[in-house]
Amino acid sequence: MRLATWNVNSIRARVDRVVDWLERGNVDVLAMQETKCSDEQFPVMPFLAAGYEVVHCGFNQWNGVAIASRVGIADVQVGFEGQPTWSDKPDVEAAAEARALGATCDGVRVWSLYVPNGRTVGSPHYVYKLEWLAALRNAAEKWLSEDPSAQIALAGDWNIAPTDEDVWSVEFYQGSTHVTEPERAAFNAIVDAQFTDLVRPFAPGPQVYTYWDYTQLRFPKNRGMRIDFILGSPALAARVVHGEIVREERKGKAPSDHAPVLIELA
DNA sequence: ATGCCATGGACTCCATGA
Repeated sequence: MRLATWNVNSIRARVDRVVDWLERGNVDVLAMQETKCSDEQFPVMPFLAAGYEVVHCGFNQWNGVAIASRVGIADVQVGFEGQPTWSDKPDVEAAAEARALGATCDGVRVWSLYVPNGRTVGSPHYVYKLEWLAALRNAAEKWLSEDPSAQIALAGDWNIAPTDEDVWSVEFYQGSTHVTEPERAAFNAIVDAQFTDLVRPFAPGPQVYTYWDYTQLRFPKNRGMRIDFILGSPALAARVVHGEIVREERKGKAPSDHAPVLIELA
């Protein structure tokens, strides 16, 4: 089975590219982030025509997560236990955002995750990001304790560069989110809970990234960040025979600013 | 070569992204 994650930066703007890659890449399951649409607006037909079922969680133009699969989708879960809520506006009650969607695809528990950005260090959104990651760790730890043999994939845009090697310039990101010690600690706490980076052994650094800003020729100059990961439980990690950051998909006409990240299971 | 912000939605600009 080939399983991937991809921050698509609007599925409506990119559905043809995404479905085309699913077919060319022989991808069985894709976790998507930043679909930027409501459930009603999600373009399901191109996926169905290509043989993929899709489940989606999106409320408006912000966030949005989905899972497409051609090997079945069961036990769909919107959000995880204890997922923190958020509201920007005093007149709008805080609610869980469209940032986490779980489903079982051919025996693998797949989570499509879009970790909050954090905006600026110390801001309410940054605090929310850390709380969100802590709650995810607690939920994931519980899933694994309930079934140590579970094959669980935590796949998505983590909005964290775990080490200095994962950004094109430490100086450039000094004082920014994505690289701070608390964010890295929150990420490593999930790794410590036995969810390991399944792709890194096949895509060693330095200068290996999954995201490049649209501006300043960042992609041609390979000035990016490694922030998209598939973390896997021990039983899933044992099945991995290949991993890859599909840099080709950041090229060409109207790409997402993220590349897909892919694993192959025996 | 891979090429110099994109997206969606409210409103002729703005929030968001990282």
